[in-house]
Amino acid sequence: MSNDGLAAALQHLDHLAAMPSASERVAEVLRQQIVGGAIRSGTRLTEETISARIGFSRNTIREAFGMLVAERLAVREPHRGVFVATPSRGDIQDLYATRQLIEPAALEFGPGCSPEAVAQLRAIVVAAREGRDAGRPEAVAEANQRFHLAVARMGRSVRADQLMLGVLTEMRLVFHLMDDDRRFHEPYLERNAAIVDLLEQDRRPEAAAALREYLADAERQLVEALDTDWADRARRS
Amino acid sequence: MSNDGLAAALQHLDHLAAMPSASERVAEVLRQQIVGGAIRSGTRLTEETISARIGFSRNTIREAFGMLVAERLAVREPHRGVFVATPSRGDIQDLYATRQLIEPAALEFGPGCSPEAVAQLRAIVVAAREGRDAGRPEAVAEANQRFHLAVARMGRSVRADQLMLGVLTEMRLVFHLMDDDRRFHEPYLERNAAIVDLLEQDRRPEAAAALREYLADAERQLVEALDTDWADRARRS
DNA sequence: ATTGCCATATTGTTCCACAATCCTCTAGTG
DNA sequence: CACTAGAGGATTGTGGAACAATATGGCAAT
Repeated sequence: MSNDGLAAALQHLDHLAAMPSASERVAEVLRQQIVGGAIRSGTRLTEETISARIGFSRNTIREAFGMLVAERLAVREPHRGVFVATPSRGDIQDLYATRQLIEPAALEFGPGCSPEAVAQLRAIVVAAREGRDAGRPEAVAEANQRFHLAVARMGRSVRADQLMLGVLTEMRLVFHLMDDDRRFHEPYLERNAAIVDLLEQDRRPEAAAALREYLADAERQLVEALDTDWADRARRS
Repeated sequence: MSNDGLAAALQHLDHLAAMPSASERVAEVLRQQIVGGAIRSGTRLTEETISARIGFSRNTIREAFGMLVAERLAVREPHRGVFVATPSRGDIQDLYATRQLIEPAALEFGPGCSPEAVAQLRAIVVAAREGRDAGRPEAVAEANQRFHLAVARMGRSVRADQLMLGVLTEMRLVFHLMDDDRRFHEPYLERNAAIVDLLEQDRRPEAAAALREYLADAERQLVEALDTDWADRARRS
């Protein structure tokens, strides 16, 4: 207790040296494959197969599966296995209900809505525009995710942040369900910009209201797009 | 596809027959002991000890530990073990930041704020008053938890609900930190009642504002109480 | 087409082993 | 006396094998 400073410094080194456990590394690999689209929704993840493929024991794989299930990226069906989650319409509605609850509240009442935070939002919008003009829709999507995460962070609650991170990660799964997910975010770029405009004028309630409409429109468009996709798929089979 | 009704009914039976896995049962036992105060904050949970005590293998215990850690009821220190969480001041502030973000938003904008939902809140307040008048502060605390969970449910988001359930569970850990946690909730009972009054008059913005003040006061009182507790404990040692 | 049954595969769980890491205690050193 | 170094013991992290419980799919019988 004599010198907290040294302890803090060592803690820092600790953090640098912190090697994630095997199960966390396995979970991270699978996570990337899932949200990156390399493993499609509905795919069965067999313990032995994964174990053989990436060289960790079944025990470790099971632990990793547990994490993915806890994050809702996968679903466990008892005695059947774990499958990459396929978000249902209900899931999408719930995801947007969560966002409707948290994001506008963070905008309007979040204690972290500082000028620096607004400037960061502005920077993200600028980056998104560059991505759009450069013909890189992936950059636009990524910027959009960063934007909404930054909005949530204005609530200054790590627990809510974590929830929002999980929600936005699940959203990536949703986008992979669509036949054409590349240009989905483009129309919303300028609406993000409008929200930043309002924030720069300290009109937080209006910004929150704009975000609420934004989210409702996005949900509508997403559900409609997926309905036609689902109809197509049903017709094909 | 000929009869969804039957399928739904079978799904229901499935659910009734669903026996939780061993690790979930172990986690549930430990959860109850922790939030009930039988295992105090900071206690080390040794894999072998627990394994021997409740008769499941170390592997299963480890899985259960993972769940508790994911719920923040326990903390894992690599190569040292898992310990029952002891919420810090930062944790308390974060818990209340989360509540400030979600609960008032659910009150003001939640699509689940139906007359029935308000009536349920009213019933909870009545039950809390009975508990208070019967000299059962535990009943008051439990009703208070139910109240705020019901508020959150107005957001109609199972993901946010789950977060709030976790937050309220963590709050129980916080209360166990106090020397006197029995009568903490009593002063807030009538403020809950006032919020229900406003809701019954469809004055949702005012109800949300009242809840925001409520939460800020509760946080202040809690941090102060714990500060003196911490000071006492430091002085004693 | 539906039912009943059996073979097979996968999961859920246990048990054991062992390396890696942390804690404690002792002995030595200045 | 304070402090460092290191040995010893305990616990976790991970691997691997085994087995029971359960789901799947095919085949036969009605």
